[in-house]
Amino acid sequence: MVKYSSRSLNRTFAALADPTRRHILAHLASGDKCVTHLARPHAMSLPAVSKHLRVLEKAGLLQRRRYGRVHEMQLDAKPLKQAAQWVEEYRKFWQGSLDRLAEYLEKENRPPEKRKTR
Amino acid sequence: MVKYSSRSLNRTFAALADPTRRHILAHLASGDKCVTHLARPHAMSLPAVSKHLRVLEKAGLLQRRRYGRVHEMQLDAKPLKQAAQWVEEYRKFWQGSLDRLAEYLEKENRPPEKRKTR
DNA sequence: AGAATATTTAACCATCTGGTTAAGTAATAG
DNA sequence: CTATTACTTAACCAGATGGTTAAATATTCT
Repeated sequence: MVKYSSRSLNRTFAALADPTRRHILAHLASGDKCVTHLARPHAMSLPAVSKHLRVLEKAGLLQRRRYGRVHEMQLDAKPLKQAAQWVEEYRKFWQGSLDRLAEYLEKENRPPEKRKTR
Repeated sequence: MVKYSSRSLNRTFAALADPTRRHILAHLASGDKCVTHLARPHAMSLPAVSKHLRVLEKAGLLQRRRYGRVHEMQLDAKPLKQAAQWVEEYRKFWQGSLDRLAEYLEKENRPPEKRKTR
């Protein structure tokens, strides 16, 4: 069993619970972006986006670097890894049927011969 | 790219953002439980737990069956699977960029062994 | 210096959240 | 029938959340 920081999981999951923030993260996955750029596709004011960014930042999901007046945001998925581990750890139990558990385990311990790209 | 139901992800992540609810889910992983049983380890009133259960139920993370006056809760991991996929999809971007970074660093000053776990 | 740009902070508002206590409903036990 | 048990609903409260507009700050452009 892995040990998780409750505080960190709270913040991470809460950050992911908002569609605007998930969209921002998705956007950031294709490269670093500044605030104005991130705000453009969203039908809301800049301060609203600014707040979302602060939430993501506090959750550790992105890092901010200032170049003059421009704030450049960079994705940091470390907290995501923690969250993914938490979900997977319990999902294995919950997946219900033994068949699906077996399928999961098979994916995990696949012999090295036919390596999938990814 | 996988398509996700935004509504469902909102509810799932929001449900997971509370430590009491995560604890309840973890508890339920070891078998179905009734409300009173689930409430016992938590320092809060029964109605409070009842509310948490409703949140989990609305998120589809558990199903309720009534046997007389007892409500028995059972885990349902379907929404978790969706959530896990979402997280993994984006986490891989990060992992990818980390690997690219590692590759770059390797050219610079070749580290002897595996990457540090951070 | 003055204007424009990038972004944050402040103040405000409505709604949601997580808890409480008190009362209500339904099933079981005596 | 009455009491107890299991659980929910209702009413309430404090604090968080997600949005707004207006003002402030800092940087760059002319």
